Amino acid sequence: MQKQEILSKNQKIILDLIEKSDQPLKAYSILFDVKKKGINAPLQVYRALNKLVKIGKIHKIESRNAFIACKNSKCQIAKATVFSICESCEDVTEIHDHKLSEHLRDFKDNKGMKYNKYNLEFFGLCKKCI
Amino acid sequence: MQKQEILSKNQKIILDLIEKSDQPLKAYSILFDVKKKGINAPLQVYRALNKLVKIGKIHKIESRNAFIACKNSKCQIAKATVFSICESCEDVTEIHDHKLSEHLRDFKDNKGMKYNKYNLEFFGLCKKCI
DNA sequence: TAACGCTGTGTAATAATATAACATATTTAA
DNA sequence: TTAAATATGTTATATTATTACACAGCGTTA
Ligand SMILES: [Zn+2]
Ligand SMILES: [Zn+2]
Ligand SMILES: [Zn+2]
Ligand SMILES: [Zn+2]
Repeated sequence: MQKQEILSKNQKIILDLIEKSDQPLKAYSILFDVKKKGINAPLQVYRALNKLVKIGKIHKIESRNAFIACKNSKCQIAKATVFSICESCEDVTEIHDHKLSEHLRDFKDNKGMKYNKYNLEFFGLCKKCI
Repeated sequence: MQKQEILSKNQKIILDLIEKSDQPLKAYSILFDVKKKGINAPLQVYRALNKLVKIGKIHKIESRNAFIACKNSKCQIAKATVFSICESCEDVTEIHDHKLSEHLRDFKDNKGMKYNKYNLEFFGLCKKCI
């Protein structure tokens, strides 16, 4: 079982917005949208985003500087993420592939490094854009 | 065989600098270093960086907004990159693992997406930092 | 030769992304 | 009930990256 995190006011507002979008949102577009709810400054947004990433409610798409909700209620980890990104329409999908996860979890380099996290981004063209 | 790209003056200066560092460099730190060579503006740096990424001479570490030289003279592709990143000392190493590459190359999602590129970043603690 | 496309350069201005620093409030735990 | 941890609000600033414009050099080709 996962620890049930209790979210603060700002965290709830921002998570709510991100969950309503099925595509990644950028910090300043979030800021624009939550101004009507009384969140006025970038830092308020970034603080909430950082927390939400930390507890696995959202993920950051590093190559896009954007944030997407995690749909996988079971895992709730920010530690092992895989995304596919369409370079034409910018559609992003989180991938949960058991075999791939196993492979990545078990990966060992030859330098004795201890991993606790990874992020994998696939780029290409989605079915609509081919 | 790879096409031998002929680099321009600015591209050479900046590749040279990045190749001399075994760790990723940030764009504005590069800018600072190449001012003595007559490169004065961010855009001159970013233009060279973009080209060097495109031809596979360097890679961008997305989670760090930094650029590292590709040591793998044989591949010279910007299309399949794997890095390990120490979250304590920020040491970055490019990983070339045949089995992992195969696995990633062959990965198919269930949405019919056609991939032409991926980037994988492992995070953890290196031997020195454990 | 002249016209064109392509790539690169130089410069100024600005956009987009993210954090530092400070003061205060609220919740949690010893 | 005091202390620690977490969250808030605000201002200012740092960092990362692009737009827009003018022009130079090179190879193709009409
Ligand atoms: Zn997820
Ligand atoms: Zn698409
Ligand atoms: Zn490489
Ligand atoms: Zn380290």
